[in-house]
Amino acid sequence: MVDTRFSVSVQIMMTLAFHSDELLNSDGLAKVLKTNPTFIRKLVSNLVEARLVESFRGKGGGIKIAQAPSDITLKDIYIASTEEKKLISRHKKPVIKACPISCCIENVLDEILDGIEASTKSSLAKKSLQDLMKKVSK
Amino acid sequence: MVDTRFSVSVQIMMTLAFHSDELLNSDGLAKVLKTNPTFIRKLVSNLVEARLVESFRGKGGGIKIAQAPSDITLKDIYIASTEEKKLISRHKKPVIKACPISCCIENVLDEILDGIEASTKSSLAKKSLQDLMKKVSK
DNA sequence: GATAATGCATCAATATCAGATACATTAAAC
DNA sequence: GTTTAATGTATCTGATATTGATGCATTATC
Repeated sequence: MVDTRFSVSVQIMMTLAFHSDELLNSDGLAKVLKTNPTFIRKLVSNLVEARLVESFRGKGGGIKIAQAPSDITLKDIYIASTEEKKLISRHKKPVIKACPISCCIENVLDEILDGIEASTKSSLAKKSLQDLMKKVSK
Repeated sequence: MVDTRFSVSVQIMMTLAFHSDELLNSDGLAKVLKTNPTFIRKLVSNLVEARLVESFRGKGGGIKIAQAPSDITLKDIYIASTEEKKLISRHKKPVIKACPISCCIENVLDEILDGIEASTKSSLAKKSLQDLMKKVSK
């Protein structure tokens, strides 16, 4: 299967940006996102930790965006939603000492995959949540 | 689980580059890569299709690299090994017509994810297989 | 014709992800 | 203070993806 947390988190952030003047709850978000409240709360708690959204417990509580959409980049959402998980995985196998490639592949791959992460983040940093909101028809 | 085809393919390519003067077979590759011959053959057939390696059937057959390592970029390997599968997945859910975000999220995400693919590929295009081989100790 | 290789289809084992359930914690409303 | 309604979190389950395993067709060399 495939990890959809970033994509879902983007939709959560856009929905919160659209309703920035009210508190939404995880049930309501789950309905418009066609998913379940637990999954929403898990993702939201990551976004809270990153200070992109605020959540309030108790009766009358809910979730709202914590910064101006122009101040939130897709990089922020990406970092918050993936929890350091890499885009591409390394295969972790025992080293065959007789094989020079087997001996160095771990370092080689780490460098490649770190490079991919870096270029992805710098690309995502160029787009703000506000840029996305321009595409929402009113 | 997570897709390791790119990482494994990189190791295959490096191993073939290291032994560029001989034919290796899928059993041998499976041994040094600590995986199984079927998986190797599946990945190799993708690399053959991309003309990065050549394979020869029949007795005495095997696999060898088809281009100079300096002419092969990581982008080539990436494209060959992932078969158009995206790094990040979209969640595909029914559209809620009453929600403006739900209505546009598909287009918004496609654009974001395409951007990530593009920046990843352009970053990978800058490194050649030869660059990787410099890190192999002799 | 025997042998040894890739190519490919299919099935099994395993890992991951999202959905479901339950419950603790918290805070507002009454 | 009790009730109510929200998040936070742990755990289990089901669905799905990925890799490993097996078998066999195809192919080419000896």
